Amino acid sequence: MSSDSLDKGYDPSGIEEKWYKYWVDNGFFKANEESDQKPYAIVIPPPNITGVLHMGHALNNTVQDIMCRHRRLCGDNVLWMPGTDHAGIATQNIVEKNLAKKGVTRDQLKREEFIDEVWKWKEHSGGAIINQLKRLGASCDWDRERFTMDEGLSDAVRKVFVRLYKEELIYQGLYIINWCPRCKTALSDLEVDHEEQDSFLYHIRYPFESGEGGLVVATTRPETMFGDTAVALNPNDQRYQDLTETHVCLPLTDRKIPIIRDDYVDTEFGTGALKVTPAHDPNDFHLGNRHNLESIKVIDDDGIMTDGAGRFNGQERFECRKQALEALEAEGFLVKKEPLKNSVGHCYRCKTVVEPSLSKQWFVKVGPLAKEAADAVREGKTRIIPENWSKTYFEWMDNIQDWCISRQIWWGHRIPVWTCKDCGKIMVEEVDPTACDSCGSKELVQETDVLDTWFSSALWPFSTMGWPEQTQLLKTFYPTNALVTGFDILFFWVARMMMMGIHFMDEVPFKDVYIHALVRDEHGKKMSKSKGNVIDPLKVIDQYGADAFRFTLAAFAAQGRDVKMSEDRVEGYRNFVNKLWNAARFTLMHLEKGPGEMDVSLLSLPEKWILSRSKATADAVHQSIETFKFNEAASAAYQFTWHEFCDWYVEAAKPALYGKEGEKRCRVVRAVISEVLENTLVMLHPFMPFVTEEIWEKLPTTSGSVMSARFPGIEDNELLVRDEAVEGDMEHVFGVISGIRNIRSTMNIPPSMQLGVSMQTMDARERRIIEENHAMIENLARLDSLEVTEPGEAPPSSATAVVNGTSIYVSLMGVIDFDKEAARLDKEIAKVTKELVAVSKRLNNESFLEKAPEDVVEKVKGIQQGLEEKNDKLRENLDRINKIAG
RNA sequence: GGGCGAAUAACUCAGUUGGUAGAGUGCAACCCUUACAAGGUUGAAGUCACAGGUUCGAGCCCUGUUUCGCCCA
Repeated sequence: MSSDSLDKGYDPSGIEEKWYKYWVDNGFFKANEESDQKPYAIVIPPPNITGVLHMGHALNNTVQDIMCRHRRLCGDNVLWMPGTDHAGIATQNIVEKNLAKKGVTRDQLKREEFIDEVWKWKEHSGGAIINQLKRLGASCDWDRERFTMDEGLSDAVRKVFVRLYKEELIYQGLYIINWCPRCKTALSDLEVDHEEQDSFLYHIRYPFESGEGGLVVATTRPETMFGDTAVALNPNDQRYQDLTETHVCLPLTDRKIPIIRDDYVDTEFGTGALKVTPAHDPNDFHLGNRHNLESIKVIDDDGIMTDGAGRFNGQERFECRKQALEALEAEGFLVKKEPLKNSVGHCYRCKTVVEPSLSKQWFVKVGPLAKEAADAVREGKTRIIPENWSKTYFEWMDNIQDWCISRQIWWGHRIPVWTCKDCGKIMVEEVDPTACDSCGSKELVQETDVLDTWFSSALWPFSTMGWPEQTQLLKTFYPTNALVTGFDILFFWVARMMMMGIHFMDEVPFKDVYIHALVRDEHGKKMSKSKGNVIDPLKVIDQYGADAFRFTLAAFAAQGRDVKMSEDRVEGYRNFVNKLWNAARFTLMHLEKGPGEMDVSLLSLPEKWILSRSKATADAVHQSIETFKFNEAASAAYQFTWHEFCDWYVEAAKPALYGKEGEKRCRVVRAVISEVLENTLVMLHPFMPFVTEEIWEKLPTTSGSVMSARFPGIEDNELLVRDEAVEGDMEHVFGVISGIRNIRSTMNIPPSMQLGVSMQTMDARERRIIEENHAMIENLARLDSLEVTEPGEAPPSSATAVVNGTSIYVSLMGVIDFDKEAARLDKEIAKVTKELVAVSKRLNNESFLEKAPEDVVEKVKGIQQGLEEKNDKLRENLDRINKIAG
């Protein structure tokens, strides 16, 4: 496709796939562990193999891709390690559901057969998200893609388990844990979502042994009463000070339970009498331990009442609640029922109400690990960005509970613990043992539980790089440079990676943790299927292109603030992509006349200016990406591209490009415009990889991929130098042109009408600038004549603007509307007067003159002088107009 | 109950050691000027949530209040 047939509008379809394939095929995403180049590594937060790309993933991976692509452009050896996690419970749920459609339960299959089914599912439909990440443009090193159930990662899991066990940091114990009766597994505390919900607080009378009176307990969960083994009172509670009874009868049963006293009881809540159910409530469990109470499990693993519930045996737990309440009411034990909002735990995978339950499980003793992990952040070995999150991190680390790691499911890393059937010896081994190392028996039984998925993801930064082998990859890339994630998995994942990384690698897993916000809908509401406000990233990409979508995410990703996404916003940035495309189209059109030729002596102000701005912008973009300020980087690039390069420079360059300034100037300007366009493409590439590559290829001045280019400004380039004097001069030219345009617009002068303008200034610099750039001013303000003089008589029948020290007179012989011009000047004067009042107020304040720093005072004085001059000139002109009109 | 964050133009948001408020979208007017109407030019629009305080000076720092959101218990 030749450049003159470049389409008028940018259409991303087809182009994105083409370049993605090109990059992959040519190894542009590959890291090199043997290289001496500066390494830069990021490990991806592994999405679930069950997952599909949502807005959160899109933001997360766009940010990582921006960082990685930027670093490659800086010449670093970048490793972006991709992969997925096996998502034990979620995956098992899906496969079970699929089996259920065929009328098969997992228990009808053998464990091995079931796991085969899961692998089959994984091969067939798992990991769809990986291809979706590719649509987004993610430049991961796909050849290194890992999965938490891979052989290598499984070895790492085993080694870690065995070592922690031998260090007594893993133990098995009978504790109260969170049980999901639907998934039929234990959950860690973190895997329980607490939701506020409307419930009732039931007041139930437990009669005294003697038969007279009784204690009224208050509970939201009457069905657990069958597991009560005491009623607790606060020893300081005046209401029960004189109570001599020692036992109460448990209604609906024939059991008697003791009355105990413990400070834990909250005298404010309910009646101050607390029913104690050690087997079904975490607080009661600890209370029970202190008082040596019996624990009676009355709800089984399916959420069904056990025979401990007497006649309610076999009922589902919530049905039992209903039935028990009816019975209590019928028998006169239910004293009252009041509405109450309370927080109820739900399984984070299936939303079933979690049952706290006494159970034998495996735990990690996290205290010592957490301390090191917290210290690493305190000592600055790892930075959390934005810094505020470190407080949340410390809060959790300092109050951490042991981590329940065993799950009663089949899909996952099976716990490497064997018990000898003959002698009861327990073996914890990296390699499956064949015989008991104590009695030699071959009758060994392996623990049936698997490990929490997060146990394996905790090892991700080093297990993916080949640990426990001492690989070259680890040597080159560990610790990684940055981890990019949402705050929702700060505890689940980041904290645990910190613990494991420090413990097993003796080094933090990453130097920076960048926490980004959530993506919400345009009104700031969390996206959810039930609300119907979910925007599918893939549909957005289909409609607007990945580049526009990525740029939108980046532009709104301000630190510490949620990203509010709406298609309108993406459309706005789609227009930006198109703008860039057309700037390139324009440039290409001119490059067809032949390549540019640089000659520094022939550069005029706009060329020097755009080169200076190009350098300033590149620096700003670079700096902002390095400091995780993606919105600032995006807006600096946007502002420059659209409003400096396209709006001003391209327009200013047209006469030269169309040959009106001679062949030499034409060549020089071609050289400048292609240089600036190239720089712009490179600095935009991290945000918009596809369109920048497409344009890069079309440019006759470039070769290879934009991915092999160097970020502008990081290598010496005599053309790319910031020159603030040049920028100041150009500002004056802009002011003059805008002043004339304003007059044209407010006086309703058609654009086709050429104007005559004279300018007067005493300022030699301003005069020089105008004279040197008169052609540009004439062109951009559409003038047929422009003269610059010393201040003198104002031309008659003209409208006036004042810019810095320059008075501009737009000659409007015969067309001037004096009323309109007077109104226009009035407005200008009002504006200036308002500013002048504010400035003068400050300068008339003696304390200000005395106490403010000198440079500030000088600056304000300068402003005042400028405003006064402007004011005077405007008034003079207003008088003149009034005189002529009057 | 503990913690974190937000409140700035009609909307969505920026705002770097305090020096007197900006952008995008939207809105209004004009314009098919040979890169782009997915465009150009010009313009209107703000008691920076409220109340105190520190300071010559506060959107920014301090204290309190209100409203909203999130996390933990």
